[in-house]
Amino acid sequence: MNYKDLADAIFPNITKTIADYEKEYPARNLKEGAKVTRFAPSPTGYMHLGGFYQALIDYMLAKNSDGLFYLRIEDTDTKREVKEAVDLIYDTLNHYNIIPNESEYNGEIKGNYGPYFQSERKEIYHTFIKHLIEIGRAYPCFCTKEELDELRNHQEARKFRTGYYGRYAKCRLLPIENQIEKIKNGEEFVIRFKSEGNFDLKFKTDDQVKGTLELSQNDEDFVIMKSDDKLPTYHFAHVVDDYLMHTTHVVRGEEWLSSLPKHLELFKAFGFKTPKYVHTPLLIKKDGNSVRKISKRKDPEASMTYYKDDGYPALSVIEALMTIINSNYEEWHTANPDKRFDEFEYNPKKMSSSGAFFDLDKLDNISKNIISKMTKDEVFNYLDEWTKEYDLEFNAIINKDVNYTKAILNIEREQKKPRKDFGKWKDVKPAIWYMFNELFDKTELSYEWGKINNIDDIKEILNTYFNDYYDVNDDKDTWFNKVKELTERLGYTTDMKAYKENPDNFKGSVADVSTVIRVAVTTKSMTPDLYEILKLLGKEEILRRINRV
RNA sequence: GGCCCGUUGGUGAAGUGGUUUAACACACAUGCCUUUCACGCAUGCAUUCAUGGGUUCAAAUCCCGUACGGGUCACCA
Repeated sequence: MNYKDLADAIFPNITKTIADYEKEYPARNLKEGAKVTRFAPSPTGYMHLGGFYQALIDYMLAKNSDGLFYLRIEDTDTKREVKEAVDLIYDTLNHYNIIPNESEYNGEIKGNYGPYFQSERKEIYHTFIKHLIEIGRAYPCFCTKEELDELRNHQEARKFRTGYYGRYAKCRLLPIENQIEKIKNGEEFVIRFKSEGNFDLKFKTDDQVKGTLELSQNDEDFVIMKSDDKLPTYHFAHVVDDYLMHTTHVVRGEEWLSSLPKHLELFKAFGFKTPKYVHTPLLIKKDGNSVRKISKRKDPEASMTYYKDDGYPALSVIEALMTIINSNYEEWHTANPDKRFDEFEYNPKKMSSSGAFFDLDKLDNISKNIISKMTKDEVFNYLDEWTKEYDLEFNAIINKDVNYTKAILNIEREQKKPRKDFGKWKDVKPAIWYMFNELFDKTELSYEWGKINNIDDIKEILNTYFNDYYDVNDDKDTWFNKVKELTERLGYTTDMKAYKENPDNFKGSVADVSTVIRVAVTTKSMTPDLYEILKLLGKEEILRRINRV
């Protein structure tokens, strides 16, 4: 009885060899230096900001080098799997236009290196495991959960390092005959890797972000195949898939750093070349006095749906992430305003190696700049799209008279220094609702009067202004001159300097008079340009609103 | 607890031995501009790079210790 017999007893139906798969998935035909990356989420029903951030890095690495990036669904944990999770992953990538070159969705396969679902690659993994057993580098383990718990307790009590290694790895000592017999008897087992490492020995390895690392060798006989569904663990699937799919750069969170020695030993046992690793810092968040990993339970902004729900343009989120990914992105962007974000050359070495805060203030600022540069048509289209999904009532209103809506959106837009008042589509309605009669009439109005808040003064200003001065056809200068005339006639001042120096000497200023008109028409003391608003509203509607006051 | 990683302002950070009296951006504050708000402009905001020691003519930058924070120690990824 030898390892070969053991391998056949465990995998009687596996007849393919590693060489067969190597033939099936030959080296990719890409130009020198092209990077192959992958986004490999596990479908647990949630698209985390941290996951998307890694996908972005994958995308950038591939794009920068004329390589490619693919999507691989790591669904080896059947217990945690959520059905709609894959849809969510696709929807998110589509929304941000981060489209994998290879993927598999609804049975449709794009690319020649699939399947792209790990659950569909079982036979491949078994072939590779069989090989490991044949060369004596893997073995079945029959330890029960209870035995393992006991082992851990024993180790903890003695303050030993926990784990299945060295003299604690008792199943590796089992004679092959016994192993085969137990398997024939149908006993439950997992397959463990047989480590040859020594924990007391250190080795050096390079990480693209962290630089040179000094780590202890792995000496754990970790599980590579689970007992119930015979699916591989992450450690094993990672090595096999990234080998066969010819991944050149593995981008993943730094929580993986501690299992790197396992992966490296596995690559070595197979004699495969290891990919380069890009271990990215965690996205963290300040919580009171402490700092912690951004969490999907506590932080709504950890979910990618948060940004879509609030209506942040996709590019805003991407650029905010880019500033974290490489902080020189912003500088580059101001120097190259016309270039697409993916023309930027991402450099893992320039990435901060400590955890990064994703700053929502920064996102807002970036987003306001992006929206301010859009044309009225672009703004309208985005708003139309967003309201269609999140505010149907408002969607109907803005579509009633598209040109009118666009005119509103165009106030102080399409000029050298446009307004920057929307960071997200959700901000639009609260900012311009009063421009729509439907909304104005059904809203309970509260007028934000300023310095002039006496009803008689207000009436005097409004009546005089609209009876004697206002004309829709006036141009802006004429319009404002009339406001000034009105101001002087009623005993207020147009001398803003003098007024500011000593406001108590005056009844009010042209600013206060303007405020009365502004508030009477919109109820708000802060609005965009009043001249434009009046013009858009039209005389009839203005008078109707004045009468309501 | 073991092992690993990290620590520059409110935030993202630049910086890898000497034009650093620490860049740039966000946030914040003040002022200017201005019919409001926003925009724009100007100014301010770390005398100091967690901390102690060492190397050096010279350290945020190199070395050692300490503290603090994080990650990881599953048949989860």
